[in-house]
Amino acid sequence: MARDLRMSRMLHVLIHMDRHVGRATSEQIAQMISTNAVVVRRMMAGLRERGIVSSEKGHGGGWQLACPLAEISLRDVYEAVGHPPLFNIGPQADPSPCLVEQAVDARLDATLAEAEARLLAQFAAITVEEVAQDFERRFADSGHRVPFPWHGATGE
Amino acid sequence: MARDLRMSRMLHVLIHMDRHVGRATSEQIAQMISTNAVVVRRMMAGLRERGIVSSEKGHGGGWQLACPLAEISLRDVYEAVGHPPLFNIGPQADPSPCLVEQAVDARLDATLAEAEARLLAQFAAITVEEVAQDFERRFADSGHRVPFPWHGATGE
DNA sequence: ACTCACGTAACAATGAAAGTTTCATGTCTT
DNA sequence: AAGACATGAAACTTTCATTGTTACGTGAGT
Repeated sequence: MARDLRMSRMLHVLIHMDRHVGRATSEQIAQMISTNAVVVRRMMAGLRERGIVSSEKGHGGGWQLACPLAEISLRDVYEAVGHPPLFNIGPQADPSPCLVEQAVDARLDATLAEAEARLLAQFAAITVEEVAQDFERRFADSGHRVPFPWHGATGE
Repeated sequence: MARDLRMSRMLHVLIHMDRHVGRATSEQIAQMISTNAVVVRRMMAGLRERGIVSSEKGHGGGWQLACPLAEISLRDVYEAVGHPPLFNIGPQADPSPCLVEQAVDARLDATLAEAEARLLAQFAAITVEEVAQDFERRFADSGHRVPFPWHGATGE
């Protein structure tokens, strides 16, 4: 696939759960983000381990937020979905005996590591609540049109 | 595959060409970086368009540096290999009608765009010559062992 | 002519994320 | 206790981008 969508999708889900649905089953969440319930469970498992959401089995079960959005940073979400590799470029993983390649890899790794640290710091400084407020601004500016028309579902 | 290796591999090649081989055929370069001659031509084509290297056909032909390493930045190389996507994470490409998703995507895109700009600025500030000097430091520190043992070739 | 080397198109292999199927386990309702 | 509902988890398939490979055309030198 193109790139790792988990972080983006999870943010989407967390805001919906806080602002609109409260509790939701994997199946319902899957429809929000146009995917499969099993994919949802895979992603949510990491969030549960970190206490961001909780799950309950059986009749009436499903997923629920376990803490306020203001206490969740984008970095928390990034880590929770398994901290996938940030970059699409870079040297190969295994080290080489060639000193030229070693020098190139070291420079590139150092530069990317610095960029990664800065980006993660940015993520740590943004809460999911802030993004939820971004959404509410968009909602207000749109004249309160239907805010989350997932799959053309008009009523439901 | 794991990630895009072109930038790393091209840096490797450029330094070898400047410091060790001068002119080289696609086949020879392919051996340096353990790949195929066609892959090399694909990568080098972008560099030629930007005047970083030149190629000559026929007997005695091959590739040659067209300017000093001090005048080539890592960003030049990045652009020359086709500016592949920097990040492995992010929202999906196509826009969504869901205002929540729009807000999430906008935040994420903005944050990544800022990180990308900073990283590219870093790349622009590093010349290939600097990396070549990194190599020479490593070479000196190693007590002048065989610096580029590609494929266990002892002599040749 | 013949060989060497790049230029290019077309196709196969590889690897990671996402999608899917299947079954087990736990929970609520009746 | 039986049945429906929902998560948990393993195994497999699909998809997509990069890389690897084959094949053929073109230009340059001997």
